[in-house]
Amino acid sequence: MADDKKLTPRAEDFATWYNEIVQRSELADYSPVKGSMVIRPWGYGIWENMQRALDDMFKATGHENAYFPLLIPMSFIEKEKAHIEGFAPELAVVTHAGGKELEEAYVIRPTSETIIYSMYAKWVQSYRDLPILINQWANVMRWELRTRLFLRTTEFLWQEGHTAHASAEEAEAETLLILGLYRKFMEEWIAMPPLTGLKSDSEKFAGAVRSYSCEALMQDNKALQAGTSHFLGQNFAKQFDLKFQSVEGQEEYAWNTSWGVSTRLVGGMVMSHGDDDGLVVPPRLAPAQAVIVPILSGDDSAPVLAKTDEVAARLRDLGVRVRVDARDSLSSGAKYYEWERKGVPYRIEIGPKDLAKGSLALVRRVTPEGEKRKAFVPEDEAIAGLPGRLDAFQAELLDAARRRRDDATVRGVSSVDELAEALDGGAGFVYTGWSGDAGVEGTVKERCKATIRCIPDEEFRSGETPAKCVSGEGAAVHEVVWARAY
RNA sequence: CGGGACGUGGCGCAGUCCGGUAGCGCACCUGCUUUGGGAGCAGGGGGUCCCCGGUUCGAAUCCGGGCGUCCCGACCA
Repeated sequence: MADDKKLTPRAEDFATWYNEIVQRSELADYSPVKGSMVIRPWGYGIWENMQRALDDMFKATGHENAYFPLLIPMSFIEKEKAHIEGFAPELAVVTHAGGKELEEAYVIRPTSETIIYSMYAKWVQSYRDLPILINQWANVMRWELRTRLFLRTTEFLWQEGHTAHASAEEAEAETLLILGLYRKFMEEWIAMPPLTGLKSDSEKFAGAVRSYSCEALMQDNKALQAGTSHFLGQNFAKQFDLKFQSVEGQEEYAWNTSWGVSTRLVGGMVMSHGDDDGLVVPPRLAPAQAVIVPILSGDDSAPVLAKTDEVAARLRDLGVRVRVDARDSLSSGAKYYEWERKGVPYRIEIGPKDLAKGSLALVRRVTPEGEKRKAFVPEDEAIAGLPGRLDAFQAELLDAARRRRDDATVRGVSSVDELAEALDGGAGFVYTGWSGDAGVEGTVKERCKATIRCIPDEEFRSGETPAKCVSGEGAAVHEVVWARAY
């Protein structure tokens, strides 16, 4: 008899564990469309909370939302040389519509730089029209050869910010502002502390001058590129004639940035915090932060249900997102397992014994070190204290993730042999010197299956910059971080 | 796109080698008893065996061709 109640443990097969958790915690399901998934209410609720937090951050820094078309004329995509080279293999193209073949094919957007900057060109005449700080929430499509739920799907949801500025300095500052904002969001909301830094030329966005990224480390010690912010220079402005007249009366091309995070973040959350019992959703992202399970006992369940509703209402007044699970078709134990698998941060049990004692049973999704799983807390204290407990849980998840990342980090590696050994030994992020030669990246990738995740920002660098390139040839120009990646 | 595995009620699987009325566990429905860590008993419903074609009196099973999913790789803002 197959025991399908337990998940495949992470240590046994991380990829299988991930697929099971996504489906069995009802985040998403496979759809009839190859490579595309259905995001179910529990997963979409998490995404909505992510959206809300990010959107607030964008608005607070002067950005506005707008919406541009799904379809982009093929000729637009072809204008920027590096851009088309980067995206051509993964484009889905609409060639027929209205029963006829189209004169010019449309591309289903893989990203919207081209159509957005073509519009900015219409809207900008003067430096007084700048900056333009627009974001859009949208779906995009990239025909990837191999897809994975949330991490790489043919169609995915994201936000893409596109800005235009009068100077390179201002655009660069915008790029870094957003990078920092992404980092803050990942830390404070997903409890997923990323490294930030600059992408090497071979890893940067097709069409960018410089790409910055947030790189998070998953529990299997593989890196996940969780967000990117690109300084586009004048590459797109020149192709789309995005010009303005400066204070001095000169005609100049605008400077652009673009930046995005996607539903991939949900996958990052899963692989940052999930355990062998299921998902663990950080309280700030959880569609339900607490679930109340009334313990029903035949005859007199009415007082228990009344107390359940009362406690739920009091918690909602405190701003806690509460769900009540009063289904009588399942035993309490079955409900516990279900909500644990879905990662609800706190469970509250209310039964006849609690009514008698005036207490509630609190169970945290992850029991703190050295504590009993169930805490019987006087009712008023339990209710008033729950927001604080949720905050503490959120903070502990971040601490644990940061510790895990730092424990898996190896610094001062000085040869490719040593790099391979570290990675084979289970290291996550490995720091070495790098000459800046793209050939070294190719060699290491072949040998170690790892890539340069980024040239880390100053605070992540080692105290002492390595003197030599990891290849053994040439001086190090940068310290870089290597990892096997998703 | 290369290598490997798989495709049988909603889910997990057996049956395939060796062709002969499609099975098991879970889930689901009804009733009763239950309910503080995956409830019990009784009764019941549900399957073009991924698709197309071939062989055969007869195909889940054999043969050919597709399609899909997963894993590894290549590719990948």
